[in-house]
Amino acid sequence: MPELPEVETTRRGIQPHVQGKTVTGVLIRQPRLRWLVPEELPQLLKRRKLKHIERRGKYLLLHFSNGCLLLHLGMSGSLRILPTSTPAGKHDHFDLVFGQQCLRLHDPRRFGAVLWSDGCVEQHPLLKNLGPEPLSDCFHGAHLFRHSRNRRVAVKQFIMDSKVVVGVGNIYASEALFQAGISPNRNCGRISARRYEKLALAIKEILATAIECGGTTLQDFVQADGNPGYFAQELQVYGREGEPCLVCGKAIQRKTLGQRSSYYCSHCQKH
DNA sequence: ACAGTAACCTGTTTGC
DNA sequence: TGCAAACAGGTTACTG
Repeated sequence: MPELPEVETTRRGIQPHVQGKTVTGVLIRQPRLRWLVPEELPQLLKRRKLKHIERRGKYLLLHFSNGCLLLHLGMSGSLRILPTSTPAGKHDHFDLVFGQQCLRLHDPRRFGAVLWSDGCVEQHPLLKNLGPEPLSDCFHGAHLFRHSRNRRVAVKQFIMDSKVVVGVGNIYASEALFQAGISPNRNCGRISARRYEKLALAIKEILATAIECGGTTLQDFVQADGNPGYFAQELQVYGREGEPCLVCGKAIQRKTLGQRSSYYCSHCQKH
């Protein structure tokens, strides 16, 4: 589910409700997520004030005076602000309680993560090798060009590699390649600097627009208030196999690349 | 260093 | 209707 726009939408949705608030309780109903949820979290967090929430790639970093709570939503996770009295459903695995309100993690597939980092969170093993933020100034075409030399994977897999750039998942990778007119299957090491410039701009534009729309809801993504995101209606190729290209009318193709479905228009996207 | 695959889970859709 | 297979937004860990 959540790529960068969905995680950023979540951050913006929850931050006003919990920033500056003090944790009154921590509930771990299911510790077996992608990694085991640390059982000492209640002792670590109780009576601590949440300073602020930062996003790094698809990770949410909840900063406290004694360290940082790291959250990841995996494929099917979502976070909501709910009255603490709301009965927990089957897949509601974790609650951070702030008095009458709580932050609740719902994640049917349990690919998400809840971890603790004391010390410098940027040096955490899961964060320290991440590439630049796509919406920052240090992400540009020259960066993609430089990192793609001497590599030969398909460009779609290349831009989904979090060591290259963070936050570009399966939906927005297809969308950005369509907008840039590049075939997803194209060898990343053989793409010109000029085309990478266009691709970097497409990535920035699509992610920014998706954030404005509150993310993409395909099945179960919800914002912190329970509403869906509305970028799904903007999708040009993702999930549209067999339907006409909105630019040229040719049928959208689907092809599996690196175990993931890629959608593209073979007329508009050049090899 | 790079590329490819399996693995972690559950739920829904598709096909026979 | 029933059951199995395919598929789903992510990422690490392992192999060669």
